[in-house]
Amino acid sequence: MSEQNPIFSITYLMVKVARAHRALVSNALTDFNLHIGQERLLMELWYEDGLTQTELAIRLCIEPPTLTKMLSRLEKTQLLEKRRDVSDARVSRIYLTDKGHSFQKSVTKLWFDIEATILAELSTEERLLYRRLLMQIHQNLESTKLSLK
Amino acid sequence: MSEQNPIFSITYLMVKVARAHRALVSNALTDFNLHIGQERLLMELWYEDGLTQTELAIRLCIEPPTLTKMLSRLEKTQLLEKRRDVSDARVSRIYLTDKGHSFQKSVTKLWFDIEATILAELSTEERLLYRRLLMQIHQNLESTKLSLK
DNA sequence: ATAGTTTACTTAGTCGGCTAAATAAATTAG
DNA sequence: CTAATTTATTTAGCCGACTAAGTAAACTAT
Repeated sequence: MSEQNPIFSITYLMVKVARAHRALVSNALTDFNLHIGQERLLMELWYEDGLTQTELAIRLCIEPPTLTKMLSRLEKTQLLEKRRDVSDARVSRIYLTDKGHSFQKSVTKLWFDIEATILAELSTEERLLYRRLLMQIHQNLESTKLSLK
Repeated sequence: MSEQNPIFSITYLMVKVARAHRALVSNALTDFNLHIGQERLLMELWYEDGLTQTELAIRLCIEPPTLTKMLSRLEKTQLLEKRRDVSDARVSRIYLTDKGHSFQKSVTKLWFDIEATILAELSTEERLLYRRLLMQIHQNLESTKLSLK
């Protein structure tokens, strides 16, 4: 009975968990004057600096116009800067400023602290299992995305 | 090594999965002229009609101002209507219109079709396990939310 | 060599999401 | 019984997210 109701479905629960996690991160990021979503952009640049906007949008799974806005705001707060690519004037590459680099340690710690909190009481096996399930679901999502093109 | 990098963390993967799911639902909802997020609001009303805004906001885990905007848009497209509570003039209750009710079957089918797609290749045991893990994580999130108050 | 096409990004406008502050009705306290 | 407080919702303003449409640079093909 309750299984046929969408509000008791697995994906509805998944959405609720994602939303609650998002709210927790969002709240914690206020200490850094960062807005939710910006931390993911920074994380990608901490991993690889100087990406083009197209590459960044692909890695973040966001559309180019979304990135344009985010970048202009992060540029205004001096966390990063745009530079035209030398060999292709259409391309702009994104580089972290010193300020942008300086947040890496503390924001990374924050991220893993929250991860530890919400995965508390899950055993090592359960965490591995959770990751494996997420990876399978992610693959299904990617392949259906391609099949819809 | 890679484990200390946030972009390879479990929660980063979780966020990516949630985002991909959201994009899939969002795309499918365009057939109904519905915007992502509105389907959850409708689902709650299909389950229980005539809720107050406060109660709806709690069930959706959104803030009252967010709900106000969503409601005024859904009211404009005639999917629901607001009525003042008879015993308390501060309270407004939300009721589905016939049009609002009429979407239930097709949107529910859509929701479960997408769920089936993304959970494809997961066995029954794995689905149960995934639900159990999500419930544990959700409980952790709820309790940390309370402890932060 | 130039016209047409593709690629990279931006602009405009909409919606869900949030916080801070305002409004208005109900409740409580002195 | 009135003043202070609490509760329910709205308004204003910001940000992430999207689509549609625009601009500009590079590439391709005749």
